[in-house]
Amino acid sequence: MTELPTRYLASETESKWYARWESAGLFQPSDLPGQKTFTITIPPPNITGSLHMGHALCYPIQDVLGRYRRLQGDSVLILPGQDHAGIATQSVVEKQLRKAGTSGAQLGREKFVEKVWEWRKESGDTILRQFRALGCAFDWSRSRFTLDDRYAQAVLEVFIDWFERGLIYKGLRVVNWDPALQTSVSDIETERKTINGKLYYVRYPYADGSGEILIATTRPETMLGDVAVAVHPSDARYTGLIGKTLRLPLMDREIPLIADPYPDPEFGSGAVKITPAHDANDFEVGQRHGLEQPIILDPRGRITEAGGVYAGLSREEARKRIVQDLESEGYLVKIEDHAIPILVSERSGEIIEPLLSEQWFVRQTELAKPVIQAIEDGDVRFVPDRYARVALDWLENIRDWCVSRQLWWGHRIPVYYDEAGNAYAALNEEAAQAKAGALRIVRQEEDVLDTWFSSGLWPFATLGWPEETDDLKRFYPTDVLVTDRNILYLWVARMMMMGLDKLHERPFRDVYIYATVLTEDGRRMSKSLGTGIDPMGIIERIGADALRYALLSQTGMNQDLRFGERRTEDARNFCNKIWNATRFVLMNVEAPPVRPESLEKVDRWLLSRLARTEQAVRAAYEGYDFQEACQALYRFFWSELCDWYIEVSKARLADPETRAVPQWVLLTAIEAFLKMMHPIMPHLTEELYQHLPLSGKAEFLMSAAWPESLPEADLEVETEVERVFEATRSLRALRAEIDLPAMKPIDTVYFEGDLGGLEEVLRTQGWVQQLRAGRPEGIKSISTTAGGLDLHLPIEGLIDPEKETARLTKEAEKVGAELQKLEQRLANPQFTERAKPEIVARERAQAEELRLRLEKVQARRQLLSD
RNA sequence: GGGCGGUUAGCUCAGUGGUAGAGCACUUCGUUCACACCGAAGGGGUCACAGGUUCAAGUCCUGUACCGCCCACCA
Repeated sequence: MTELPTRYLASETESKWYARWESAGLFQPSDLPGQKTFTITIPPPNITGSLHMGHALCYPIQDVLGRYRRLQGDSVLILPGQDHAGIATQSVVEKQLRKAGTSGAQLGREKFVEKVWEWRKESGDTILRQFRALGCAFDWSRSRFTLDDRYAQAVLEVFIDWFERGLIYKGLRVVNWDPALQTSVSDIETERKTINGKLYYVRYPYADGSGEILIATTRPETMLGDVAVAVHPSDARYTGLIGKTLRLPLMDREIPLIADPYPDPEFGSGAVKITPAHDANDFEVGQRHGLEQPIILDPRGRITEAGGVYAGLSREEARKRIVQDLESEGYLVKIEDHAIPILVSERSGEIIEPLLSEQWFVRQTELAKPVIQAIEDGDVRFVPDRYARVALDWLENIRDWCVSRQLWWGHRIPVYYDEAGNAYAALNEEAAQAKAGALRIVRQEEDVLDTWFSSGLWPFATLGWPEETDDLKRFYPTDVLVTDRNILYLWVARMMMMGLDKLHERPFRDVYIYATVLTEDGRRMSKSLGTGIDPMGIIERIGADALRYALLSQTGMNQDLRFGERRTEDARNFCNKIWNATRFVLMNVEAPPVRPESLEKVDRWLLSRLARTEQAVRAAYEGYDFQEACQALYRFFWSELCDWYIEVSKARLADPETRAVPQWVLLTAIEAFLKMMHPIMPHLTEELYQHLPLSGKAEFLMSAAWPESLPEADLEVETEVERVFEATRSLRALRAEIDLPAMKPIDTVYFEGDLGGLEEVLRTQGWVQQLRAGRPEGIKSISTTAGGLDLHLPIEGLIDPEKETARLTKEAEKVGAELQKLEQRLANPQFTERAKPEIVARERAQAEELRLRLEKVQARRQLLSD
C-alpha cells in the first residue's frame, strides 16, 4: 500500500531531489575505468540575464542530453558559467549609477569597474539559480566566468599570439556607432528596422555654372562630410562629365564628379553623394579614389568643427536646420516619403550611426579556412544540417572582425605603447617593457575586447587552457554545442576558429540548433512587446518537469516553436497520469516480484511495445529529436500501458493466483519507462523510482542504468493482440449505439472467429459477463465485424429499427466505397503488373475482407427490414 | 535582390511513394473500485495553388501565392 497523494505536487518534489542529487555529487563527472566522456560547455548566459522561454528550452535540452548519457554509463560533464557581457552589463550599472545621482564618468575607470564587480556579486547569478529550478544537472563546482583571472589569461594569450602573427591590426573603418553608449557595437547587438522617413532631393550645381546634378539622400546632414559625387562609369547621362567639379551646397566647397561601379544607374538620377566617414560603402568608394574622410559627427552624435556653422548641433537638429537652409537657398527640389532601413542599438534604443573611427580588427580569411574545412569534411556536424550551408556561406564571404569596444567592462586590450608610439602586445606592462627594450612604455590601449572574443574561447578556456590541465585533456573536444541560430556567426563560428587555431582540434562534434520560441500566434516573445511568458511562473504553478515536457514535446528539427500557456496543461496532465499509474502499481505490488516463467499474450504484447519504444526513444535522443522521444513515451505510457495493459491487469491482479505475472510486467515496464522519461522529467521520475519495490535498485534513478536486457520485440503478438483490441473497440461502439454506458456489465456476447486465447481481454474490456462462441439463435441481437471477428450483442428490450438501419446503412456505404476504390485499382492491369507483388497481394486480401464484411452488413440490414 | 524554412482537422503539430494521424478543443455518455489533471464513444481534412513524373503523390520534380527567418551596399 502507498500513502502517495492522488496528485503530483511538483514544487516539493523538485527542490528536494535537486538538493539530494547535488549533495550526492551527481553533477560532477564520474571517473570509472573505461568510461567514455560526454561534455558540454553551456552557452554562458549574460550576468544581467534572467530566464526567458528560450533559456527554458536551451538549457533543459543540454540537461536531457547529459542525463541520457549518464544513464548510458558515460562520464558526463556539463560545465556552466557566465559571460561578462560588456555592453549589457556596463549599461545596467550605468543606469543604476545615474539613479544614484552619479555616473561612470564621475567615478573613473577603476572605481567603475569595482562597482560592476559589486553588482555582479549581488545580483549577477540570478539566472544560474533559475537553471537549478529547471532541474539542470550542471557541474557547479566547475562554473566559470569570462572575466575570471585564469580565463582572462587565456584571452590575452590568444590576443598576443594573433597580434604577433599579424592577424590583428588597428585601422580606420566605418563601424556601427552607438552615440548613447559611445562605443562601437557588433551587428548582433543591433536590430534592423524600417522606419517611415523622407528622401530629400538636392541640387548639386556644377562649379562652372553649366548645370546641376540631382542627388537623393535620406540623411541630408551627412552632406557636410561629402567629398565627391559618384556615378556609374557606364551611365550615359554622365559621359564626358566625369572629372568636372561640383559646388557642395551650404558648405562652399568644391567636390569632384567621379566614376565608380558602386552607384546603381537605375536608381534616381544615378548619382550618389560620397561621405566616406559616415557610410561604409562611401568609405570604400573613398578608398578607391583616395578621397579625404572628414568626420562631421563626434562620438556623442553632435556635429564637429568640420561641419562649419552647424558645429555643436545634435544630428537631429542639424538635419532640420540643413533642410531649412537648403530650401531657403533654393537647393531643395522635393521631399518624398521613403521607407528607410536603419539599425537600432538593442542596448540603448538609439539609432546607430555609421562612423569612421580607429578600431582593432582580426583578419578572418586565414582563420576561417580550417573552419570551412572542418564543416565540409563533416568533422563538425550541424543539426539540422541545413545550417552547415548557412555557416559556410558566411565563412566564405567573411569580413574582418572589429574586436575593440570603447567600454571599461571587459578584457582591456593588452597593447602597450612606448614613447615613440610603437605598439607591443604583452600579458602586462612589465612584459611589454621587456619587449620595448630601451624605449619606455607610456600607456596601455584604452579599449576593451568585444565580448565574443572571450566567449569564443569558451570550450577550452573553461577547461583550464592554456594550461595542459587534466580537465582539458579529458574533456576537450566537447561533444555538442546547443544554441540558437542567431549566434551562429558571432559565436559558433568564432569558437571553431579559435579552437581549431589554438588546439588544432574542433571544439565540438555536433552543433544542435534549437527552435526559436514564439508566442502561440507566431510573434516574437519579448519583454518590450509584453508577449513574453515568464518560465518561473510556470515552474511555480505546475513544475519544471511539466515545463520541460511542454517545450521539448514540440522540439525537433523545426525552426520555430509556438508556445502558449495552454500547452502546459497537457504536460501537467501527463505528469499526473504518470504519477497515478505508478501509484496504482504500487498499490498492487508488495514485494519485488520475480520474473515469471511463462507470460500471456497481453504481457508479451506490452513488453514488445516496451522494447520498440526503447528503440525509438534511444534513436530520438541520439538524433536530437526530442519531439519524437516525447511522443513515443507518451503513446506507450498513456495509450498502451494505461489504457490497455493496466485495465486488462485489474482482474488478474485481483486474483492471488494470477497476480504475480502482471505485477512483474508492470514493474518492469514502469521502471524502464521512468528511466527513459527521466532525462525529460527528472524530478517526477526520481520520486517515483524511489518508491518502486525493486531488488538491486540504484541509489538514484539519475545514476541508474538505461533499460537493459528488455524482452525482444514480437511483432506477431503485437498484431494478434491489437486485433482483439480493435474488436473490443467495436464492441464498445456497438454498446454505445444502444446507449449502454461504458463499464456497465452486460450479460452475454457471442463471437465467431478465433480469439487466440485472448477471450479474457475481450470479455473484461468489453464489459461482458459471459462470452460465448457461436451466434445467438432465436435471440434478437445487433452485430458488428472487426479484427477478423463477428460479434453479436443480444438485445433484451426493443431495437430502434430506424436507428439500427441507419447505422448499418452508413457502415455499408463506408465499406462499399472503400471496396470500390480497391476493386478499381485491382482491375487496372497497370497496377497488378507494375506494383510490388506484396502490395498487390495485400490489397487483394483487403478487398476480399471488405467484400465479406459488406455481405454481412447487408444481410443484417435485410434481416432488420424483414 | 539572394538564400533557407513553412503552408496537413477549429488550435499546435507528426507523417520512410502504397486506404490521411496525434494531442488539445468540440459533441454525447459515464464519477465507491489509480487518476475528472479521468474513462468510453463520436463529429471534423478537395494535405496552399497550378502543372509534371509514376500503376499509385501529402510525400518526388517545376512553377506560383502567402507567412516567417537569415544575408545583402540601393543613396
